[in-house]
Amino acid sequence: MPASQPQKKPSRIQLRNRRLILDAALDVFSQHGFRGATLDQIATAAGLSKPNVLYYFDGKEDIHQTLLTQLLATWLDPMRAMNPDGDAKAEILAYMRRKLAMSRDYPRESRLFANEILQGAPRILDNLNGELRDLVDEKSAVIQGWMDAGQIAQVDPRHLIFSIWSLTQHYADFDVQVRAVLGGQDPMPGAQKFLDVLFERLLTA
Amino acid sequence: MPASQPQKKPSRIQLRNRRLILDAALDVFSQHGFRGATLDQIATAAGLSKPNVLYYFDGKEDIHQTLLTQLLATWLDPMRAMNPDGDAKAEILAYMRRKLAMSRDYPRESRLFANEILQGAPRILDNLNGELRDLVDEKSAVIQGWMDAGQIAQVDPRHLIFSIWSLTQHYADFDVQVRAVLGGQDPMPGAQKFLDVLFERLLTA
DNA sequence: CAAGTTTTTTACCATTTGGTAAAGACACGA
DNA sequence: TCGTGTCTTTACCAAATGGTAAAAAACTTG
Repeated sequence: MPASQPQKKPSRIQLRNRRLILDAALDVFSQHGFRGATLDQIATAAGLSKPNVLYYFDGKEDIHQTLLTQLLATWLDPMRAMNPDGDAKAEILAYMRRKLAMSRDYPRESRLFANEILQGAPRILDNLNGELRDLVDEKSAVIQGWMDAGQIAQVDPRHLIFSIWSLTQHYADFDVQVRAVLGGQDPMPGAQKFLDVLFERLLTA
Repeated sequence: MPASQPQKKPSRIQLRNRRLILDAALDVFSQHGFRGATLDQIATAAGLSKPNVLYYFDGKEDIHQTLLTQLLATWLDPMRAMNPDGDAKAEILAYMRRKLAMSRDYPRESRLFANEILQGAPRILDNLNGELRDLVDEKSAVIQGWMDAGQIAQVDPRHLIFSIWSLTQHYADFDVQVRAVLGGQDPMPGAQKFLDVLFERLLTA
């Protein structure tokens, strides 16, 4: 009996169906939020029956938690990858580009996260107050060091980080609006160029 | 029989209760999205019984639509207020400041809007493709004019507008996260200063 | 204050939703 | 091929949810 019980070796079927379910759930949760999503929607999207979905997960909450945990495991990687010993401007620009690439390649994950935050982050508040805050503190110190060394212009490091988050995630979270304004054309090339210029100018002392 | 039927004069009670309901609904919808919100929640938050709420509105959809319509009526005002004959940098900075003030003073409205967009904007797509796009087109032309006249540095006007939206709304929509990172202190003073610097540098030729 | 109107409550109802029990179908190694 | 464990389906259920009908209460106005 699976359903998230730790087992020796997940079978091929288990692997496939758990992946199908999580993929379908990512669609549904990222579009409707936790409370707006239904198990029936997820099951249908996964091509399985509802009881069959519940054979693989302990419930709606379990599916959502699994997605969120998976996401949090990698969500901060682009920030962690900033190298304190690297060139300040290059490091920050590279971080921004990685975040923008994530918005392009994983928009559903971005929206899942956005939904969770919008709803007050009930399931990841500890994470925000712990891991996230610590990491931002650490990287803010690094950035402040770069500024004090005169490598880049002075700005509040934390708000600088907020600006990277908001500017890049906007292209995933507000995709419909962006495309409406641009008349359906691909926003990414323009976004890439614009954000390069923006941070270049912002950070040039 | 009220319930959104056009009438001569809404009574004092009607005025009060419709306002109570809309205020409560704004709380609930902005936190849970349309599908995640329940009439019971709204009724309880408004201090009324569920049937009583349905005496004043034709249903959940009606309440939501009313809120959205009210919001859209003023949402774009800060952008409309940009004066083509004014000083370019001052006009854009003022627009940004008005948007930031809206995030500070009306965070629930911002989140209601964010929820709607995140969910694919099912109820306001026409508005995005019509009114919004037209207005952005118009203002983009104005901004492009300013750039061509050498008043401000060259950037893509539409992405410039996106950047104003994302940077300011972030402080409303991602408030929990921002406060977690800042350790609970008020984000707005720092945000104000940071965004002033950012757009100053971005627009300086 | 009485008649008529507006507002609120009580008592429902049908549908949806998250979830369960148990029987069947299936896969696979001995 | 048989049996054992894995997977899927069928048939449910209780609670929640959006909504209604109609009576009761409250308010307004002549």
